[in-house]
Amino acid sequence: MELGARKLQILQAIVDDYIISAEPVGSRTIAKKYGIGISSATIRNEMADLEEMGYLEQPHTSAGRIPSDKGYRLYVDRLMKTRGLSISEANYIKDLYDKKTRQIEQVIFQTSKILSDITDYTAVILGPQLNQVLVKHIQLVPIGNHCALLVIVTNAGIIKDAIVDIPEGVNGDYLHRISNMLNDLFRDQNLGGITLEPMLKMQEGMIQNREFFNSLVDAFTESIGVLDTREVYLGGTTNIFKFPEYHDIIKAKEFLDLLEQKDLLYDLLARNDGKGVSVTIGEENRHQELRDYSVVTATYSVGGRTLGTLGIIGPTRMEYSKAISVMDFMGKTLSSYLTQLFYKE
Amino acid sequence: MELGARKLQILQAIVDDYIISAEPVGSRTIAKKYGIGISSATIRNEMADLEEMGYLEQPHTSAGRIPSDKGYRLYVDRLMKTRGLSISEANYIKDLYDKKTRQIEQVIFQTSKILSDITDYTAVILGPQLNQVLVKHIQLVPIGNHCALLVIVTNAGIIKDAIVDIPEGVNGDYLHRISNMLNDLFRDQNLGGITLEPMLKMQEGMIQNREFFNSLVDAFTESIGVLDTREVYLGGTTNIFKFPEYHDIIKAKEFLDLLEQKDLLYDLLARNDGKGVSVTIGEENRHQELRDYSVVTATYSVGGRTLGTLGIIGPTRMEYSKAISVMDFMGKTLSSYLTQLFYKE
DNA sequence: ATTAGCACTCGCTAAGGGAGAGTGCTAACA
DNA sequence: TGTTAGCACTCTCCCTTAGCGAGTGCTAAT
Repeated sequence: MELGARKLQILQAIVDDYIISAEPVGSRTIAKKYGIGISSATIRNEMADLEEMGYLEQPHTSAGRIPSDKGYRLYVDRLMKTRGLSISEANYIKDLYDKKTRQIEQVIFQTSKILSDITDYTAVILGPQLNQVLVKHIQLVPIGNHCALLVIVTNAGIIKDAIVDIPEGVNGDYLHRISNMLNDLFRDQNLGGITLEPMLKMQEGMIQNREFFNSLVDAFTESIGVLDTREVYLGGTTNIFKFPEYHDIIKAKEFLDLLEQKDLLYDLLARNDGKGVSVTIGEENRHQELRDYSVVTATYSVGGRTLGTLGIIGPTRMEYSKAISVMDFMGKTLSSYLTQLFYKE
Repeated sequence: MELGARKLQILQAIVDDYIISAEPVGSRTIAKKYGIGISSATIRNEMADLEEMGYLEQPHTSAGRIPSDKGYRLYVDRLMKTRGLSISEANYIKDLYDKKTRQIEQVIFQTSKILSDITDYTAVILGPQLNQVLVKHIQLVPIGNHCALLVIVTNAGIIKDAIVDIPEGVNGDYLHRISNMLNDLFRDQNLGGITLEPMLKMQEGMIQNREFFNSLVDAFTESIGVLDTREVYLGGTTNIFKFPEYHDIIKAKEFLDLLEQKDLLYDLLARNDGKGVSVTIGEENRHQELRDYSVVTATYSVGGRTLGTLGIIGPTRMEYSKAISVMDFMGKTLSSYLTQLFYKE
């Protein structure tokens, strides 16, 4: 069957209407509100065709139609009117970034808040990709009678720390020397490529303070491990309550449980290839748990290198046009903010 | 009116039953299940008395009774059978702590998970009290062409970092010198007592690199500010769905929104005076928003000094006995774990 | 003082019965 | 041949009604 211009027009009207109303759309509504100059009977015929072709669905016999995932896909790819951000929206975002936070974590956290505020969906952000990150400094800082903090600083502005036990007879100078050795071993190394071997070799050479070294190796391993785990930041987790289709307690709980599965979210976000905004609709999602939601992602980068991913999750009945504009804008804004932070001109 | 032994016995039975069933308790139920050897008619009379005295409430004329907040209070103070933790529960907790995490943040986060898992309520933990915390080390670590990371390490094992812009012509040696000056100024100072003054004085002395100093002062202020804000950790936020009285979407959303108000939670937790487990029931809460919930808190400490607070929030129909036992045990376990971490014997 | 008996209240649930929205089909029309 | 008006039909939603069950409070007997 042909997918003529009129059919497209009708599909567009249905999706537009359903996105706003969350109610099945009937032929009369289309005829009245979106006057295309044809009668509701004709529209009914076209709608039956569109359903047969898989673009529409009918919740029950005597209800209007709702778009199928395939319908949304067509809408996103060909029908949707792309709208840029309004000036006020763009200004709202820029104003918030003007607070000049200097802590990466804060910046990302704040971004998730902005995203969820503007879109009304739930924001999910994947923190900086750490296996492309270099160790810049390692130091043991004594903080109490018998313990020190192992501090590892990377060029992504991420720090991790762990507590190291210090036995009797180890003084500050000694810690300083060890710190220097660690620096010599690991500075400017890629985090992903770091192995424990040089450290174990160093440990062998040390006959005294074996206990201390064990503790140090543990702390080091743990820190590197944690650095390798990318953080997932969430914003607007309760936004889902704004949509009538999730007023059902079971569905709401399902969604909130979904957000607790960090590895799933990670997987979801890590899939963006860094080439612009990506939209995944309902069944298109790999994960069964996500088959009722749509996801829009974009990436952010520093100095041209992709570092992480922004995403929003909402019902398949999503305001794709707005979502895509916002994601595009936010990805670019965050990138330029971070770039500026790191390479101040 | 007298509050005789039999009335107490009946009140106890009602609270016990209601905590489990979440259904108003009738006189027949008491007579049957909690055979006290008196008839339901007598129990009805006693129940009417208890209601008049304010210990019970009746949702509607022909329903059973439910405990009032005053009733719960009496139950907690005088009636409840205190039960210690079961061996398996205690072992479960100990096993999890045996993983020996060396990162304070991780330890606290994990504690919140354990608390919410065991109790089925929502766990809220207030991070270490930082204004009693000393600065142990400050350093500027260069991490890129034109930026460095300002790293502040404290004896509580907390680190904060912020990015500092570096203008042309400032080299590593210079940063090193500045780091040393900062250390001389602030090392071993109490975080709460730190002012910017010495730093501004230092800034005055510097004629060159004014821009760099502005950036540094900003970063410093921001870091100290963030360090002063105590983190609130949450665990089991969706546990509330387990209780039938919160199957109502409005109430569920109300609760989840409550958890987003960090300052309220902070206030709630900061109120524990450090002398054991504290129970606040419904209306007893200062905050209007909390009047439908009960809160049980305990503190944790390192080397005898109280550092922070653990809490759980749940319906007033809470398993107080279990909750109190668990909180008591967790407070002590966390304290001893942290103490051991800091002062390894 | 306690208890059996009983009338009464109230919430819950299921059943019935429009009202309304929307469809699909048929027949007339341009 | 494509379009449209008309109409019977379907299905959901909501309101009302009725009956059931749990539980109470009162009264009178023990």
